[in-house]
Amino acid sequence: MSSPCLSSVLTHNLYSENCQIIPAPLSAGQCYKQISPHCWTIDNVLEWISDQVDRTNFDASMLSLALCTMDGPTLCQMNQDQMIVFFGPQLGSHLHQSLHEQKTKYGKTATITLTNMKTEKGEPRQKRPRGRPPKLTVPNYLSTAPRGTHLWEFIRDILIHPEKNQGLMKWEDRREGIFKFLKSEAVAQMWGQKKKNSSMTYEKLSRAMRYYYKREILERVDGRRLVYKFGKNSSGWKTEEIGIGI
DNA sequence: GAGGAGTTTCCTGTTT
DNA sequence: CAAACAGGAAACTCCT
Repeated sequence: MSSPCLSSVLTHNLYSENCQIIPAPLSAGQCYKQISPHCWTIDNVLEWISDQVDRTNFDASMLSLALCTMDGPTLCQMNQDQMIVFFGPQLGSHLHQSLHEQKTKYGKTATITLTNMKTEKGEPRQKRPRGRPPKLTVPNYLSTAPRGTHLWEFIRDILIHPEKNQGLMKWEDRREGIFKFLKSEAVAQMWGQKKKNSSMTYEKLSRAMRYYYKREILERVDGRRLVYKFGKNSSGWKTEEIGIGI
């Protein structure tokens, strides 16, 4: 089976707040290859994932941009298990191996883009190339989305990718958008990892969830613990929207 | 720098 | 009794 490029797949799966399809990021080449993974930007990470998807003929139709949007340092912190949770068993394992190779490459050899200069924290610092840097084409979804994915989108993306779900959450009523946390603390930890906040707990996450009631992103489900329902101001979870026939 | 959005943190009380 | 729910209040980060 041929594998569509990540950009087109992500475009297929992602919707903006008003349900319009988000344009695919423009390719900026394979800049990531000349940079240590620890120094990758979000765009570099997306380039790398896209490249690996193409290379392995992986069917990326279940990937979502929300789970791919992270910078190099965040990516480098993930272990194999976490990669599998994020990207599924097949791609997750491959990405973990590929990242390891890329890290090793920069661990052993000097590169044309890195110097031995260190920051105050002792991390390698990228040398700025001479001349005016090329204008970066920042995709709309990156420049307009405040601080990356919102919590409800993060939750939605776990739910619509069962292969990455690993029993963290489940649909109670797929058509109605009713879902349940199975491993509430584990989801909170993942959310905290995304926000670089190791002290995130379900108690704090649930407070943020309750704020969504007023904005009608979520609706109350009374009398059922750990159960929530998507509201009229949420999007991207309905079967019609994501092209799943049930 | 001001102000707003979206959380995050803490807390007290209530319900399951 | 523990865990989850509710929601006020203030702090915080990022963005315009």
